[in-house]
Amino acid sequence: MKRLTGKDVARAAGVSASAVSRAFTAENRLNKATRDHILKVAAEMGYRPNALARSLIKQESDLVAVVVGNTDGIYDKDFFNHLSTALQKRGKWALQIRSEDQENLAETLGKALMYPVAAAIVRAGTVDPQAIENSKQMNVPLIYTGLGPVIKGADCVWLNYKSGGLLGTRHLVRRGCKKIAYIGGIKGFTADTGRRDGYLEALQEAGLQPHSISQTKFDFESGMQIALNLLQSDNPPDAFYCVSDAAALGALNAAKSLLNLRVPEDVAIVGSDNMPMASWPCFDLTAATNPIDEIVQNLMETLEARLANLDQQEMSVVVEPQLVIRGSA
Amino acid sequence: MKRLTGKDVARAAGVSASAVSRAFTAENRLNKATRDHILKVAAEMGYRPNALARSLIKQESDLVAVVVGNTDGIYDKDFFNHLSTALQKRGKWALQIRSEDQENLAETLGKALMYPVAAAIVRAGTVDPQAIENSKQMNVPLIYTGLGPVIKGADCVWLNYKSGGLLGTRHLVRRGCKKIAYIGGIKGFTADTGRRDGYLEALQEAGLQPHSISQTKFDFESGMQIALNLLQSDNPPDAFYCVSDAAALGALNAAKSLLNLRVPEDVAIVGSDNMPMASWPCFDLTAATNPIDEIVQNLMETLEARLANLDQQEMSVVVEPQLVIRGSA
DNA sequence: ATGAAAGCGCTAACAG
DNA sequence: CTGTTAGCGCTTTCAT
Repeated sequence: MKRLTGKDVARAAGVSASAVSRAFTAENRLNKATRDHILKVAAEMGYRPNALARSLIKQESDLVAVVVGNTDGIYDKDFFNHLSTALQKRGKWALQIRSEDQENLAETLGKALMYPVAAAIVRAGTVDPQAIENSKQMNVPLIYTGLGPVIKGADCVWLNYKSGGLLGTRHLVRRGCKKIAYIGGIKGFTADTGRRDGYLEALQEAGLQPHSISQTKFDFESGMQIALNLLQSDNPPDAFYCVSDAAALGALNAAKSLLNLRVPEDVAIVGSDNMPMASWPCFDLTAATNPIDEIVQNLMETLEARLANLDQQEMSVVVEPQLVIRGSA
Repeated sequence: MKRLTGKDVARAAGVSASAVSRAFTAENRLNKATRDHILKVAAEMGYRPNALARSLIKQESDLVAVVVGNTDGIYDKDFFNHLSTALQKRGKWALQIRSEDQENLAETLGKALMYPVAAAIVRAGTVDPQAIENSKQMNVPLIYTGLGPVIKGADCVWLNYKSGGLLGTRHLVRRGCKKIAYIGGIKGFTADTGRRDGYLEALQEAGLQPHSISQTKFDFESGMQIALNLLQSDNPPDAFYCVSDAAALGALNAAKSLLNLRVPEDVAIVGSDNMPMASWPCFDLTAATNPIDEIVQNLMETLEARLANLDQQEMSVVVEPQLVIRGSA
């Protein structure tokens, strides 16, 4: 991995190494003529300062760890793409760190923290105190987002899940649904508990009993399977409120494609997330939003505020979902 | 960004800095007792060697640049997730680099190459010679994949696009379709030209004329719009061969949901990619595969071969698509 | 305005 | 087996 160094350029340009360095850093002034000359020579040689060495001496880094936890749905992929793009627009580079299962998350994050990242943005269903401890020790600010709860010791940007559950379920109640089933997510994930709380509260407001509460991995397949079972049971629901769009689309497929039911007449369906796909004509899904742009925007603001002042108090931003009403409910 | 150093640990453990270093590198032997002691102290303090400093001296890096070009469809998101995971399993870290438009790709890659990455994996529709030149200068091996053509000066892992076009179109011909339209991608992308070539050749074999050739951004919306226009025209096609699953699902929506046509009776539809979504009951899409696992596997093998021997000849792997027949054609 | 020299955190060669 | 020393590529005083 032989790589051109500043020294090589210095030699070629007939200047000192420090001159080359100064040519590449705005702060230190340099005679315009020499700077231009150095930059020209450097460009010809294809030289670029080594970000690692620079980082080492400046004690700062443009790297941001983006930690993908135990959540890998369609929504999440979209989310991380937006996040990477937003980081890059702000001069940061996203170092992707993935952990299949929750147990490994702290360990994986630990390994990744060998790189001197400016911060770590973590999206995971539950939060490992060890991970927080690790990054504390490394002085890496941690920002949690997405499925997790509000954390002591880390900044958070999260969705008001309960509000989504309330909005979605109240809408089904208003439609006149009486037997509303909850298709939930992974146990312990705030995205699940929050939305379920909203669901339960909305039912209570209306004096209704929950029809049933089930669990998925937030995904299409399990959403479809559960809906199929429930709809074929002795006491089928007349509506589903679903913890994710993916699960809702699964339920929609079970109802329309597999059982030839009419949606929303026979069974009404509300999802959560409002992914672009929700608006496709074949789905036309009513859903509570989980607005990626807004969340990413808040993450960027939180990140910048945190980097500007490492010692300030923990920040917590809550994004409010909205209900987008379409044909499915 | 004050961070614990090996020196701090050395002081605390009453040993030298090199002892600490040796404790963290398997190669250099160390008395088991001292090693254990050092590791214990380090763990208590939460110390981790700085990967940047290590990289600087070892002249090698665990970073791999993953360059996301002007392609951001559902398939691509999936692809990059698999790629990051595969890299991490092999002890590499994916540094995400995104470029909205093709023009910026070389420039963005250039900036990212300030980080001493072991290699760069690029997935883009077209290839900028400047990007190749840049990475050559930085001695960073470049591996192209996906939409691009086979490149001089870089390793490639790509799909046999033409074969996909042949398989898909021949299948429509066998079904008895006579007016087969091609819904294509972005002009100049090999994913488009290759599949179109296959489409044209299959038609020629059958003595048929192309019904029409149109362009999308490989996406759902433009696929839907184009299909809608064609199906409402004076001379509607009886089949679509589509450059991507996303475009095919758009066409499917236009036919079934918007125009109430029967698929495949009124119009048959074949996609390309075979994303998981293609098998959803509401779609049941016949598609030529673009097998992520196989491509990523080949990328990993190419990467490892390249890193093992930087000077060996360019490698090129071609993955063959298969036709998965479902209900849509 | 520019060069020389020190040092960021680490590892590898060299002593002992 | 372990400590001392040098140096990776860069930026930043401190001189000039």
